[in-house]
Amino acid sequence: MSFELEMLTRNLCKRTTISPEELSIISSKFQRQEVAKNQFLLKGGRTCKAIYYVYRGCCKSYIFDSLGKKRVIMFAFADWWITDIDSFTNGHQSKINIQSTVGSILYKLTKENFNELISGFPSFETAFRNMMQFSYIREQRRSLELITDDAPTRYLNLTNRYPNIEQDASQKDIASYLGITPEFLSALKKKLLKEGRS
Amino acid sequence: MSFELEMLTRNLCKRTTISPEELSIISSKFQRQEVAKNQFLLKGGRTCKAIYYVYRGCCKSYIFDSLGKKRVIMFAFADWWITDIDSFTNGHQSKINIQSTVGSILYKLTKENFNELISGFPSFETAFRNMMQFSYIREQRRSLELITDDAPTRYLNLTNRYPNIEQDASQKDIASYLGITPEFLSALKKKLLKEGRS
DNA sequence: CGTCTATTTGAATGTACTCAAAAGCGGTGG
DNA sequence: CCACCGCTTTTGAGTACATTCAAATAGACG
Repeated sequence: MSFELEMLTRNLCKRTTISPEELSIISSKFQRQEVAKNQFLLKGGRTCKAIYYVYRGCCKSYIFDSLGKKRVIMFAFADWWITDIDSFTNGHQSKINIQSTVGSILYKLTKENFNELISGFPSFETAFRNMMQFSYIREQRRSLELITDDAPTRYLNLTNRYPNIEQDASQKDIASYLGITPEFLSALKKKLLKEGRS
Repeated sequence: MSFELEMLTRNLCKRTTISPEELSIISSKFQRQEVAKNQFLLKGGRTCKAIYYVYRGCCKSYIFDSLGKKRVIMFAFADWWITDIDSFTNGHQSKINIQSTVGSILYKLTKENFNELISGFPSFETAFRNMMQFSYIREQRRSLELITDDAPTRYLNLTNRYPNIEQDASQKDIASYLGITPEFLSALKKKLLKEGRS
């Protein structure tokens, strides 16, 4: 098994145990994909038909609000997963766009293959449930920060948690994710620098 | 099976199929519990040892921020589930408090019983995974609203989505959940009333 | 090199917060 | 049954954080 697939399977095994035999079948269902910066994995209006594992690089998902402004829902860094879970699960047409923010190496699991794995391997369901749980916990923390912390604090939390984010994502997208304007993030960074808290 | 338990099992079956035999074993693992207003289901500092199904009433989970202010993480209305999923899953001590906001009827699933069900019934794992997925989607929507919408919009979204929330929760807690001060929510409601948009 | 987009800068504005105080409301004990 | 206590909600003035808009500068990409 390639080193890349080994990273993927190690990710699956993080919070559960899966036998080597199962892992080799499971990992055979993924398709490797190299994508250029800004390439779309999902466009709003379509139905989301795959889950992506980010081996290298970074992707973002976002939506356009009622005023047509881009709102970043999440970033997926290396060793993360990304999809529109709502559209993927329920077959709705998606409102979400997913796009690489830099050149990236992805592993794609189509809905058909996903369904096979879910019904064939209870251990895969467990792994997937754990992903959902962690995503939920992460998102809960994000909401909590949004209602609790001011913008500088949220920015510092984010950059501490994901030190490479400024390489992987534009300031505009980071501002969107933080829920502030790019202008204000710019001013805020300048102020933090002057105070030596960057 | 009691009518109350039937609501519970119907909830489990919402997004998957479970046989009647399995359902009767699964539901036998829950303990019925009547709780008074403001009773604690979990106190910060303890480890969360159960998941609760709210048959009737309402519960809230919250945390105290670095300034000692109460921050409401979620409400669980009738036919919802509530726990500290992080503490419950990983055995950490919890930072979260869970409390009924009104007199409520709950069904409690202890960690031991949960583990039995998860390992014994793949269909229960599927149901639980679906709960996690929906919680994740709900929380993602909350984050998105927090970065996209202003306070009046968030308030109207919330009250439209959960029309009974004002019976079940204090204005103070609703304000906390929305990420605004109670004073501002009060002013905001007055303004909406005058404009006839309540 | 030129074009397009991202980032920076600054002034004016608005949304939401803090603080303080008054009014309302529910529960409890005399 | 009512009076009191504690907590929630309301009100208002002053303030702070973050936005909008406009324009200049910098960077990326063909």
